[in-house]
Amino acid sequence: MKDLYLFNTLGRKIEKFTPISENIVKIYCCGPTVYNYAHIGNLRTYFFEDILKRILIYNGYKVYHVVNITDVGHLVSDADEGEDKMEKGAKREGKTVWEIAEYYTEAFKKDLHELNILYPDVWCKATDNIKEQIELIQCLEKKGFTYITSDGVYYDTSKFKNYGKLALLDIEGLEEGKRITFSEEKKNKTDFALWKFSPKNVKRQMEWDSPWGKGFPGWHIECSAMSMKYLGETFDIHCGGVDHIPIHHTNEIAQSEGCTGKQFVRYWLHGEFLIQEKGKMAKSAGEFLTLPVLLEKGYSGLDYRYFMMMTHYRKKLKFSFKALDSAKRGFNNLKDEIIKLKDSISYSKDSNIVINTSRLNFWKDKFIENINDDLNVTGGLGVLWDMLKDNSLNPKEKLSLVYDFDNVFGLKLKEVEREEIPDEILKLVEKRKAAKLNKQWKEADEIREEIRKKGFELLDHKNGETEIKKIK
RNA sequence: GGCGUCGUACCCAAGUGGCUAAGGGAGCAGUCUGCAAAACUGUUAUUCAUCGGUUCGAAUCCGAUCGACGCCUCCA
Repeated sequence: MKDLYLFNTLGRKIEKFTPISENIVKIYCCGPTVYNYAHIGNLRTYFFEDILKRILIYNGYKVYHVVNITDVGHLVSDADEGEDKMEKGAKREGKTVWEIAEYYTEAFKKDLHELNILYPDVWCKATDNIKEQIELIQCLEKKGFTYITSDGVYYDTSKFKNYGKLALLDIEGLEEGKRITFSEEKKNKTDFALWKFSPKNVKRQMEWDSPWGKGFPGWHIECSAMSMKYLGETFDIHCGGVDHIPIHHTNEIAQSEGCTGKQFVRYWLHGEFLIQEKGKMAKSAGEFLTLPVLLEKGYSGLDYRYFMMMTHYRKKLKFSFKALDSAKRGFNNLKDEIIKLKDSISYSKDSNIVINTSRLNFWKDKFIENINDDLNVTGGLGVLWDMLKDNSLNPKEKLSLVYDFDNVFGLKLKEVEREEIPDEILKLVEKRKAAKLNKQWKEADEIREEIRKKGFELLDHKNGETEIKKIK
């Protein structure tokens, strides 16, 4: 087994990866809040996690992967009178919060499917694990980390040693309430709610009984409770978007380690944002691009996947249609290349082309060297293209490497096939052939144009044969 | 105000102390062709935001400047 190196946010350096148990890697990834569609920026994070998972598998590990579904609405702010994203979404669409959660969960799973992202072993919903969350809060209460205010149970962050070590927080420098006013009852500016009381006189659609009164769990407790429930008190990898570093993950550490007294997570990995001209793509800003919109515009999920492979997960990626088009072009060229390889193997009279293992290993080593260096798929993609241009390899060898690398890329390269040409088009091709033989160039060109309008392109080759390709 | 990140060709980008600065897209030239497209061949950064410093040697390390961005509110 080759060494795998990952950038650990905890400590901010690249470290050699070693799992707790020899062959199984336990991963928890923060999932979506299902009050709306995921936008293409959200999806970039799940793509990065998919690449991580595929690289672990490529390296011979078994992966046990848990993703949560946040179906409890989190308040817009502490001071807010109780409207939350889920309830807001429900109101907007005239449905119950439960229906909203169900609908957007399915939409999310569909997006992942389009992107060929492997599903986790466990999907866990916050609302299915209220009991575990309450128990965790009780544990923290017993150990003296909590206090109660008029609106909820809070975590006293001054009681937790090294609070903020993940984010390198300079607590003194934080400007509390820079953009929003906070509860005055909080003891420290970094304190956060573990349990929120239902507002008086307001009937929430989602609320539960607890030892502290009717209400709902705080913003961060679900991830601590569920990750430990499914993966144990200490597990290997926890991932999410970079925005989670300073608050969400910082608080998860405080909650979990406060209760167990043990290290919560060994490797923290964070994916950078997809940005657009003006900055990050944000759901709260209203306008955002979703995968279904890209599909409508004629891009496939895999086109977008290839686009995301153009850069490293820890770098911001600027989205533009121009960039997406060039990725799509590149991806199409790659698929054409594969079709040519398949053709040349099936047309070859020599049915026993030998695969030379040492040549294969040369390229496999190059590939793994890239991807094992903190998930450098972009470099891996470069290796793929270089390999395809290596004339010392025969088509069988190339194709076997393509399939091998695709275990990491996830571009479904094995399924790439030449499109079926409809009879209607074949007839036109015959007609044009006849015209060409009679040197009726004008007519031949007209037929070619007609075929083009029907979505197919004709390419006349030197040997007199005509290739028909679907226009992508 | 504090903290953090980034700046490599026309675009997307790999490379983070030492062979000719990967790869993809796009462009250009040639071969081929009834024409076109495709294909093939060649080609497009003496230079890595700028200016200094460290070093035998820097895109890579250090400092300053300029520019872009993220976080300090829930957020991928």
